[in-house]
Amino acid sequence: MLKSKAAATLGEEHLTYLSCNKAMVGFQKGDSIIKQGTFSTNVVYLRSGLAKIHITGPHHEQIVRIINAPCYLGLPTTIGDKINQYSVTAIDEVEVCYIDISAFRLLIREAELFSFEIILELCKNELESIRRCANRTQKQTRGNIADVILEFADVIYQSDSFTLPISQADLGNLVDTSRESISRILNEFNKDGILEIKGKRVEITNKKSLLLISQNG
Amino acid sequence: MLKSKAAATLGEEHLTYLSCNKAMVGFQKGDSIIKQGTFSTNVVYLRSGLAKIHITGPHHEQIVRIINAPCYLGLPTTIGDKINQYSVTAIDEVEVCYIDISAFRLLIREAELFSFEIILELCKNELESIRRCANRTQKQTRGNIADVILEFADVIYQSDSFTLPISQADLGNLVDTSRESISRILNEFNKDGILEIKGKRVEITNKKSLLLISQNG
DNA sequence: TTTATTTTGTGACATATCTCACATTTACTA
DNA sequence: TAGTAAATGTGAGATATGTCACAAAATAAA
Repeated sequence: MLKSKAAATLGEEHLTYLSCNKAMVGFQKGDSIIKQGTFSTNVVYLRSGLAKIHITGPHHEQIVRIINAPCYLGLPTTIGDKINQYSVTAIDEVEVCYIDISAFRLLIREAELFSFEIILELCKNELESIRRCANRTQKQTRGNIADVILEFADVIYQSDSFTLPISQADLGNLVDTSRESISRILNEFNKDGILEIKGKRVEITNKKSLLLISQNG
Repeated sequence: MLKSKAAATLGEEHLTYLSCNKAMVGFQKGDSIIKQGTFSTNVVYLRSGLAKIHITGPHHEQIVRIINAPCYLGLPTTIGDKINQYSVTAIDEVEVCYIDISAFRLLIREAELFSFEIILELCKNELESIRRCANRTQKQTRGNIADVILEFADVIYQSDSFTLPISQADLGNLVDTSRESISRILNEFNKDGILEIKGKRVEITNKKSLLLISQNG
């Protein structure tokens, strides 16, 4: 069983309690895991796979970030609000645990260490989202695209060659540019020998340059 | 005594413990409350006054948001990391409680309700920062400026006339534009009868328009 | 008050990027 | 395997803002 760091702190009793109050579900690419605006009655634990967090902004639906397992999802909404404040959609095959929210709260109340791990995860998320925002607004498109590529390579796939799991339109949405700019700049990187692109297959051939662009972009 | 929502849940014993492990400090405009890159040994509780959270981005120092009392500061860093991940600077006269971090952790461990309130605050912060980011990147300058003005009026000063606590340069930094654009657009709002500006004094004279600009900008 | 420093106003020009338009390729689906 | 839909490539022109350069106020310091 793929336990979360938080769940790993639980004693036997709490663990059985947890497994009695959760449901495992599988999702296909494109399936909605959490839908903004609906009531949330569960905390979601992403066991495996990739998903995108997106939120309806003033003008259009925006992808906030791509996340990969393992991690909790919808914590802020489920605990703070009653209504989901953002959507989460699978972009891969995904396995998920729905944990009943009152059960989750009980764990938070009764299990100190569990609760502390959750606090840690929330802290990390907040810092991360602040940093992301500062980066994205300061850099220009080229730098942001380099960032995303590097994130796929280093964080998500942990390999310098991988298959892009989303379309260029989505990439544009994620880094806040138009689809066309993504296309142009990706091809530019290709010509400059920084990436080698074949369809959705990407290989980083000059990581130093890519890092430079990410920093100075 | 100005208790936080979290502290309000504490029993007598824990409360005394808390007050034994904290120090009250006053700050003047411009004073640094938390400094990015330094070790953090305290959680900060902002009792009164205004402060700005800022972070060093890839190109320049960026103001992330303006915060007003009462709220906790530096929670994510203090709990998650050892090193402060952002700076906080007073932009007002400010009163602050430094709470020793190990004392704070003990409270989180021992006092369920306290810990839950902290989790709630963290959740709110994360959602807020996601929403902010999506807004800022989707709207254009006019809309973002309208947003900040509205935030000052509705959230911070709770009055439609107030004195801007920061310079136009800082405003620009906050909404990710140049100082010049702030100046131009503020004057435009003035001419259009949306704001009445005298020096740093601002009065919202046509809130409907301002709201429209905020939504459509 | 006088002087120095910070803040604000405003024009002219450069430019990164968006939009629109259409061609082309790739991926589904029946 | 054909036929349709989705995703990508690429040019040309429009545009919101940034940048630079000073002038004018406003504030702080002496």
